Amino acid sequence: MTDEERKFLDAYDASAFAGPLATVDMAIFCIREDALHVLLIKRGNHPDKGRWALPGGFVDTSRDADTHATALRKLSEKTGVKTPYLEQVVTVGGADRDPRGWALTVLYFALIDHAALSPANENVEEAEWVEVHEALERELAFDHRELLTRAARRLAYKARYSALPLRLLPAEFTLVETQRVFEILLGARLEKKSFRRRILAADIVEETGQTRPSARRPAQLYRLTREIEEDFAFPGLIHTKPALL
Amino acid sequence: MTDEERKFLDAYDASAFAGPLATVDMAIFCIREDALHVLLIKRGNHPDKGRWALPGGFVDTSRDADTHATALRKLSEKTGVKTPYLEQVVTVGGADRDPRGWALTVLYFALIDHAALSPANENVEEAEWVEVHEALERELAFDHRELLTRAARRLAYKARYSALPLRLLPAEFTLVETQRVFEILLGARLEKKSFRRRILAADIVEETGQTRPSARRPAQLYRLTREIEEDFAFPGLIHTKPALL
DNA sequence: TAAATAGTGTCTCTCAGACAGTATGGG
DNA sequence: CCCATACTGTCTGAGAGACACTATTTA
Repeated sequence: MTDEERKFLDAYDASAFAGPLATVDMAIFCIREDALHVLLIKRGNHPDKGRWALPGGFVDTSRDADTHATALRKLSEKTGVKTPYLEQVVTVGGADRDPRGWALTVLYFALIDHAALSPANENVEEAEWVEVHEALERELAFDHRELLTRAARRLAYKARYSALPLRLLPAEFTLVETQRVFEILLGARLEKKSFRRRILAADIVEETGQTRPSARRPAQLYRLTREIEEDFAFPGLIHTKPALL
Repeated sequence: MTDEERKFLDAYDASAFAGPLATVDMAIFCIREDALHVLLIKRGNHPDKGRWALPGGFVDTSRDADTHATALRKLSEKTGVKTPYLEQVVTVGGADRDPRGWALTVLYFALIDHAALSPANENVEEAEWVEVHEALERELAFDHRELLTRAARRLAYKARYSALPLRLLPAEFTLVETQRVFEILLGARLEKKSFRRRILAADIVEETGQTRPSARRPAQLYRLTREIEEDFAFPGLIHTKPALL
């Protein structure tokens, strides 16, 4: 760094500019009761006090190293889950979306295994797992209906060609359960043989050797053989347009 | 709005919070000289004065209705192009990416037809179209190398399953030219028959009836039959992993 | 008519969909 | 042994890759 540059930076006052409000919002998804659910929080403060909203909050420039850290912090506060799948969806910024001023929010979605929820789940705030279609019919705070739509659409879209939905399952799962998760996300029935061929050919799961006890024939349990990354795509598409949204 | 809420908003001072700096950066792509090029600007101010950078700037909360408007404004300033294809790539925010403070940038990429550039192209600032691989070898300002990588990767990825690269072509184009654009983005040769079958089956182009004059057999000109949207995907993938990045 | 590029016919191989069949448990 | 669910065998059709072939222009 040159002296000239140092002098410039010393004289620079970042707070002199009226920048936008910067927040992170999260669509935290899990599967319960054979349906996709999202976590909603009842707002305790103005504006939109009393409305249901996606969990989120201001970027704390003194605590958060980056926006990903903000999202992880929010998620941990609300659910106790530390290692979810976390993916940035979109950033929405504009003058009209928050009465406090020009507001910019970075939207993430998180996928968690419902069973992994810690007791910290039941917070001081009123929180509720809501089936996604029902959530979209509520009068959500700000533009959160649009945000939730974007997040759910992204997730549904990815179910067509990626292994992402596996992150909604517990560490050990059966292929029938896996198929059901994909069907929920896609809003369509899938053909069993094709589904199993595809997922086994993708070489991302392996048998544990254990079976899930059942009143009928017990199903083989599988586990992941590697982490599912954001860009992991299967060969082949499921030729179903997601019905969701 | 309730009286209570109005009172809350009147008392609210958005500038009381030290929020992050909010900027928009753009990777503006076009095809020239049989290669993908990106527009770089030489920074005239500190920090990183003199370094090449992606065009961008602060969100102006008094002028820009939303981030999309910021991006369009920047694009118009730099290239004179008003109706590009514009897509948000990612938002990167963190404490260490800008010496002025915690900085958050929304990254967009734009696709333009090189021929559509207005004379306003040659601005007061020093600007240059740089071949993408060469740009990635330069010492770019801030974390712009990472940003450019993200934008180029997104574009290359989409070339596998979407019609997006058509937005790099002029209003009338031949199928051979189209194929070449895909090949540049994918970094691989494509099989002519398969490519033509796919793009014709997608029902997004139609013959104009004109041909492109040539010293050899003239090629049929085509035009788009509809706008290419962000989520428009073909049936079938090109089973080539993009070599680019 | 040669050269060069535009564009086509057609075989093959892969893989998703369909669906009937087999396997394995509990009552 | 019956039922329900897990899982497999195998046919078929659609579509991508390969590549040789034809078409159309100028020099």
